[in-house]
Amino acid sequence: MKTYNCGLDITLEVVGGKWKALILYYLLTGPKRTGELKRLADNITQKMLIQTLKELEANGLIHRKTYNQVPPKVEYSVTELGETLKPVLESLCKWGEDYAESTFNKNEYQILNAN
Amino acid sequence: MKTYNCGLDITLEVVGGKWKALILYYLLTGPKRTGELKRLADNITQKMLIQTLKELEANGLIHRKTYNQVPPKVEYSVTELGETLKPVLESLCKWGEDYAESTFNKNEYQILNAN
DNA sequence: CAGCATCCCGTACGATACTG
DNA sequence: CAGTATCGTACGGGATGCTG
Repeated sequence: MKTYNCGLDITLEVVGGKWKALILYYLLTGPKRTGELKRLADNITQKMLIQTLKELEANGLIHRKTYNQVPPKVEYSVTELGETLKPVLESLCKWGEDYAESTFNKNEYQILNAN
Repeated sequence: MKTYNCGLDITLEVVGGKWKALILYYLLTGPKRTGELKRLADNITQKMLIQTLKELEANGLIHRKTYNQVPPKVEYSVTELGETLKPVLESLCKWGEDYAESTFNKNEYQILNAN
C-alpha cells in the first residue's frame, strides 16, 4: 500500500521531475509526433523523452498512437484525464513566471517558452 | 544566466522535491515550531527538515524567527510571497486527491493528511 | 524515424551520531 | 530543542551507439 503525505505528493509523482510537466504542457496545445517534441523541448535527450512519454502514458495522461508504416510514425496526445491538468499547469506556470520576475534580475535568467 | 524551459521549471525548483511543498502546506495553516513540523511531516529526517526549511527561506517563501532563550525556540511562518502559493498548492493538492481516487483502488493507497 | 541497451555520474535523500 | 557533521546509497538524469 502506497502512502502519501497529502495530495501534493501524488501530483508531484505525476508531473514532478525535470521534463514531465513540460512535455505535457506542449501536448496540451495539440497532438505531436516524437520528433516534434524532441525539437520543442530544449536539450532533452532521446532517452529522457521516451522515458517521460512512457511515464505519462502509464499514468493515463497521454495517449500513444502508432501508424503501421515505414518509416514509423507515432503521435502523442493528451487524454481526458490529462486535460484536467491544464488549468493546474497553467497556474503553476504563471506563478513561476511571476516569481521569477519579482525576485530575479532580468539579466540573470531567461524563459525559453514564455507565452 | 539561468535558463528555464517555462515557468513550470521555476515553480518546480521552488516547491519540487520530496518535502518542500508539504512543509509549506503545513505552514500555510499558521506559524509552527521546528519540533511541531517534525511531528507533522511523517518520517521526515531532522536533516531534511532543516534543509527544506533553509531552502524555503532562501527562496523568500517563509520567515524564520528565533527566540533567544534556553532551551532554544524557533518559529517558522509564511511570508507574503509564500501566501501567493496558497491557491496554487491547494489546487495541486486537490488534483492529486481526485487523481488518486479515480485511478487507484481504495485499498492500494492512503493519504495521511487529507483534509 | 522511433525506440532500446549500456555505461556512467552527480546529487537528492537518508541513517546515525554529536554540539550548544 | 534546534541545528551540524559524516558517511553511505539509490536513483534521476545523461552520453553514446545500435536495431527495425
